[in-house]
This record gives sequence, C-alpha cells and structure tokens, in this order.
Amino acid sequence: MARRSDHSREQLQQMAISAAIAILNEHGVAGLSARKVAKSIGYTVGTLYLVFKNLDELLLYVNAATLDDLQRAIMQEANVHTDPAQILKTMALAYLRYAQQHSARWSLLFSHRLPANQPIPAWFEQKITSVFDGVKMPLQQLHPELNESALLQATRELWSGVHGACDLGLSDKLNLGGRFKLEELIESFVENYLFGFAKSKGIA
Amino acid sequence: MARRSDHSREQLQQMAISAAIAILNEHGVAGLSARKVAKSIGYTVGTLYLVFKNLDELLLYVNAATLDDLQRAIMQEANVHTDPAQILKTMALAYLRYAQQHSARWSLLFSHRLPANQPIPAWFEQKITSVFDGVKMPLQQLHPELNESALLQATRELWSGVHGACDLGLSDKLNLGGRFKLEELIESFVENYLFGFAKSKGIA
DNA sequence: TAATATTCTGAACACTGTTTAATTTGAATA
DNA sequence: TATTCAAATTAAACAGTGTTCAGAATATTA
Repeated sequence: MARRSDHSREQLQQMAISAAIAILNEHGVAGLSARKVAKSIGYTVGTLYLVFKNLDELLLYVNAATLDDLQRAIMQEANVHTDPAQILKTMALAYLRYAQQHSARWSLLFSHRLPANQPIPAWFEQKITSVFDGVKMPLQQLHPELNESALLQATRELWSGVHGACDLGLSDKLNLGGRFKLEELIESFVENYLFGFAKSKGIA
Repeated sequence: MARRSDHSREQLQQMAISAAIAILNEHGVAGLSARKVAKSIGYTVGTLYLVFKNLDELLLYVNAATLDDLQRAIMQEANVHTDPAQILKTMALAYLRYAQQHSARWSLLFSHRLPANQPIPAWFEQKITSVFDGVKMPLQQLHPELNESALLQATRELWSGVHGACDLGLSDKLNLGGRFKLEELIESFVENYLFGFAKSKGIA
C-alpha cells in the first residue's frame, strides 16, 4: 500500500466531504466545484476521482451527512415537551430553522438528483426512513391504536406539509405578503393536520 | 431599425423560450445550455445575450410559462365536480400529474434560484398568487365565513402539503416502500387537512 | 538494490456562461 | 444611386466546469 501522503482512502473521503460542506456553508451551492474541494484538502482533482466515482457520489455523501445533521437537529428539540402534538410542532420548527441556518446544504439535499436511472442507494434510503421514524414516534404516542401502515402514511402526509412549507417559504414562493410569519403557518398547519387526522379516523 | 433577420426582439425572446422548453422536455435540465438554445433557433450565443440579460433571465421566463401551464392544468380539472372538497382533491392530483408529465420543467420551476439578493420580480410573484387564487376559490366555497386573511393562510397550508408530497414523492424521498401510491397519499392528505381545518375553526 | 504496485499529478478534452471586437446588414441620407 | 450610419449578428476569446489518463513519484516487496 504505497502512498505519498499519509491519508488513507477513508480519510481522504472524509476530508473531501468536510471540505465540501465548508465550501457550501461559505459560498453556497454555486461556489462548489471538484477543483475547489481538491485544493481545499491539498490534493489535485484527479485524486478526488480516485476516491469517488464522480462528483455526484461526493454530493451523495455530503447529503448523507446533512441528513444525519438534520435528524440530530430535529430530535434534539423533541424531548423538551411531553405532549406529542407539542413535540411535533417543535420538530417542525426545528426543521425550518435547520433549513434557514444551513440553506445551501438543505437546498442541495433536496435539489440534487442522481444521474438518470441510477437509484438511491439502500443505505441512503435508510437514513431518510430514520428521519421519518423520529416523526413517527410522537405520532404513535398520539394515536397508539393505529397500525404500522396507517402510521407510516400519516407521518409522510404530515411531513410533506412541513417540508413543502419550508421549501416554498424559503424560496419566496408562498407569497404570504408579509401578513404571516412562516413559523406561524407551519405551527398552524401541524395543528390543523393533526386535528383532521384524528377526526377522520374517528378518534378524539 | 436595421435588422438582418426578420425577427424582432420579442419574437427572438419567444423563440428562445420555446426552444428552451423543448430542450427541457427532450433532454432534461442537465441538457439545457445557452449555446443549445441559440443553435436551436438558428442564432449564435451572443444574440441570446442581446435579448436576455443572462441565462437566469431566460430561465425566469421559462418558469413563468411553466407556471401558466401548471395553472391551466389545475384549473382545467376544477370544473368537473361541484363539491369543493372534491374539486380540491382533483386539483391536487392534477398538480401531481403535471409534475410527473413535465418533470424537467417542474423541477426547474422550483429548483432554480436567482442570483443572491436579486428578488423575484413582482409580475412573477403575481403569477404565483394567481395559482394560489385558483386553490383559494373552492376553499372559500367550502368555508364562506372565513375572512380573506384566514383563507389565504389555509390555501398556503393546504398547498404546501400537496407540493411537498409531490416534491418528496417524485424524488423518491418519501420512502413509501411500495405500500402506498402517491396519488392515494395526496388524496388522503387533502381529506385530512380539510377535516382538521374545518374542525379547528369550530365549523362543520 | 531491483522489481513491482500504488498514489498522485498535470495536462488534456469537451463542455459551460459571458463578454466584446469585428463584421455584416438594412435603412436613411446626400 | 452611392454613401453614411446605426443596429444586428457573429466569431473568438476568457475563465471556469466535470472527467479522464499517461506518466511521474513514492512506497512495498523480492
């Protein structure tokens, strides 16, 4: 295993991922390039392609790290309250705050598409499921009688709304006209959905 | 007003916009470039920059056209039913179908960001508001007692969910695991939200 | 030390958005 | 009609992009 520098492939990968995240935070998605990442870790572009199949693969790992981060940010605020509905509202606001404070990473996470016909790896899908599971828990606490299937669907419905509001809101496509704050809209949405979900299932 | 060809600036703009849309439909967002658009209308790149400030401006007009198209697609299906709730469900499914059938244009509409600090033009915001107004109408029919402000917010809440479900669903980030169809999830979401909205307002 | 395998670079390729000097062109003027 | 002049258009250039790969540099093995 001859190597010029003293960085293993794994180290090199991790260095590149960290460098990419730093560039994203400082210069946004448009400011990111393979050469800049390479330069930032003291290597040439070619080396990057020795460790990643292509730039899309690097971005996939960056997004995976963002997903971990995002989950941490959401779950951190989850234990502040005991009321499940209150927990879900707090998680939704944490989701929004993360998107606001890490706009470039958040934007990349949802705008990046793998080349056509290349499916999302199973380990990445698992990370997504894991985030949803964090949302599912308080929802289950709220409705213990629901089966796994109904719970899974309700989680997706609820979080689609939270995500959609963040996506449209942060790209100025909600046209609230300054009359409402995005935080209020999201809180109100969660309340309304939870209320309707309970009622339509004949609960509460 | 000497001109070499017989295309006015306005004609040139419209030709470029149409060409860009055609390229998007055929080769996706990644297949679009200034040179390809120029070549497609029989001109050189430089001419494009005589008519548009930059590529972002061209894409803005493309997105405006998509917004018009999208609204038409939604409103077209709106008059099939008389029940407002049914209308809203049909509109949501039309939104999904448009996103599926015009994935590149839909994707560009929501992923394209103008350069930093450059605000969305008022005429473009008006188009967004106009789409929301189409959703607002059946919602008002459903709840005539609501004031303009509450109606506006409910419209945004409802459509955030529809949009979020389409966005996540079509990029394989909902992880439904093949257990549910996206159409069913969206229909169920609209039902649940409408139910909860009515109940939380002390109506119905 | 010599042979071999791995790491890494530098240069190239085809592309991108954008700018601008030079040219072509049509129309107005003399 | 010939000349002038301004607008339309191009071609070429610039700096950047993702990606590849022959060859140089380095470490391990014999």
